[in-house]
Amino acid sequence: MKNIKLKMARVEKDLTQEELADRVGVTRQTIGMIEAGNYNPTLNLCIAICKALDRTLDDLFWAEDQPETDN
Amino acid sequence: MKNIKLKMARVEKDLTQEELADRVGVTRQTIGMIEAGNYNPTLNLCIAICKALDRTLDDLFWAEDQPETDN
DNA sequence: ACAATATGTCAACTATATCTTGCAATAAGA
DNA sequence: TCTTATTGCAAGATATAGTTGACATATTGT
Repeated sequence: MKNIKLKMARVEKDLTQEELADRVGVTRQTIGMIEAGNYNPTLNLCIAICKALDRTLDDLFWAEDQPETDN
Repeated sequence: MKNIKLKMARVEKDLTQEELADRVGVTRQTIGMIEAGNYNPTLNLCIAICKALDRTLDDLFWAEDQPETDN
């Protein structure tokens, strides 16, 4: 499940994946995979992304139709 | 920083750490460390915990005074 | 005092998030 | 066409999330 909300929040801030990655302290690949959806980031990284994009966890990482309850 | 909101949501549901851990698919140690605050869980685990406790990410894992922007 | 339940903690292990490097593909501009 | 910027993807390495098992410490009930 691609994280389209994250991508939209990023482009709305006019940031590239690499710029966001720099601000958040990870590599652009990590951001890319989170947006692509085949990834399970840590909470601290999610929070850092939210703060970089002026959003909250629910804004970017919460979906009403959550996929599975796997850890 | 201890996650007191998580602990309160759990006891409000009358669940022990072990019961919550079972429902979420992790060990009780993992739940314990998240509540103790010296841990950085994955997003999927946070979501599973939220669903088990009928809360959202912002409810349990978002704080206005976020500690550090480390990943 | 005793037993059972719930939690904290520690060490060693396994699984996986994240990094590093590199290459390919696409789109936009000169 | 050529270049540059942006993104996708993949293999191997490292850091850390999560497991397992065990023991200690409350706490509560009998």
